Amino acid sequence: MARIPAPERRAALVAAALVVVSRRGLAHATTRAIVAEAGMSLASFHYAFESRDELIDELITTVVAREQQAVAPEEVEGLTLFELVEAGILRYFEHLKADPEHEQAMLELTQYALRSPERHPLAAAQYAKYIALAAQSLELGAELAGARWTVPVERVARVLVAFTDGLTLTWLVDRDDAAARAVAHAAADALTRMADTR
Amino acid sequence: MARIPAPERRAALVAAALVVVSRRGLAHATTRAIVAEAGMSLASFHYAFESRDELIDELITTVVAREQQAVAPEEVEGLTLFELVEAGILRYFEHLKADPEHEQAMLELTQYALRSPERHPLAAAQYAKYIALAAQSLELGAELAGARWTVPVERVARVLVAFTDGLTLTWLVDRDDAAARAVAHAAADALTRMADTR
DNA sequence: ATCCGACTGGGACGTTTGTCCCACTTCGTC
DNA sequence: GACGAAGTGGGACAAACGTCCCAGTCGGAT
Repeated sequence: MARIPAPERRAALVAAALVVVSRRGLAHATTRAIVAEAGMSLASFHYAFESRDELIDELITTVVAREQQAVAPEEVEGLTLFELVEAGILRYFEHLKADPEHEQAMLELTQYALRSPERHPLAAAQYAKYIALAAQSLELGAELAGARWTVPVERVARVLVAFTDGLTLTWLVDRDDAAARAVAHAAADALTRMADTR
Repeated sequence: MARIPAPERRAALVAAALVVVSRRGLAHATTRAIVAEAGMSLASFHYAFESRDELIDELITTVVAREQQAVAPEEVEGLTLFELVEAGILRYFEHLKADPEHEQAMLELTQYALRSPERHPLAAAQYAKYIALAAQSLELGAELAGARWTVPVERVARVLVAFTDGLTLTWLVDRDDAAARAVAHAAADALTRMADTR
């Protein structure tokens, strides 16, 4: 087997773990399953990581750090704030449809983190990141539309995150695209009313 | 040990399983943990149930069947539709705050059901129930406020379920009551706009 | 060329898991 | 009171789990 320095191996294992968690769920993400996905031996696992828990913790932080601007509005002028916000949410929805298992994995990781006090901060950080990204998009949107949020943006962002979470969860269950679009529409509607549309 | 007929034992085991899942999570709900909670021996478990999976499946269906009208509006006249809807969501929120672990358990059970094709219908049924309950409340609310939904109620109900789901998830992570109330407010706002307020 | 630390493979360990077995006890029926 | 079905207890099983050990190998500095 090729010799790979420990730090790279950590990254490879984290990547493999994400694949396994996405495909089969956190419960099936055993050390052996992860190692098989990464194509290495068990010894390499425990050479790179103290324990499985350490790997999962790093998986969470890594994946959160890598989180993209999925809801960002397009940089197009001439649209209303409502149109921009709705388009942003719908873009997130397309992202969800493209890789549902990834979002499901995120959900499972959050739940996992919520289950032990020492890991709760990981979940909190995950959501803080979501909120920060949402706030960024919302500010950009307001700027593009020439509007102004009448409520602190962070507050608006929290609501947006809650709405997209709800959209994710319900769509994962019923896979009803039309219903999801209705949620997106209603959410954009509610959010826009927190702004002063000039 | 007292002799209990198998059907009663099934019920007792389901109840014990719910306690264990709520308190420690689905992953820790082993046959032994459940049996200890119920105060019986392992043999009794497999006398009442074929397998652990059968128990979990029954737990899901039982708990869904038992699901209460948590979002129902109070039967008070003279309130606007918005006030009724917001009050209903806030009442759900109080319910969530009173027993967060129960809602967390529900979430975990949904995720579990989503992970295997043959169990997916259980999750779908769970959400169908949520939607039916929500629709009922929304119709009652419209009646009390003398309003009329301009969109099919079931569609409105789906949006409501998505919003409460999002509220649940985000509150479980950050325990931010003010943010949750803001979500409730925005959600009620969005929903009310799907009605004709007379 | 040697050597030392970094890395690897395979096998093993002790636990915990779900499930099962079997001898036993209780209860309702005759 | 005998009897069979229903229910119980404790111990056992194999499989899967996380973790560890150790003999070995590679590669870069000396």
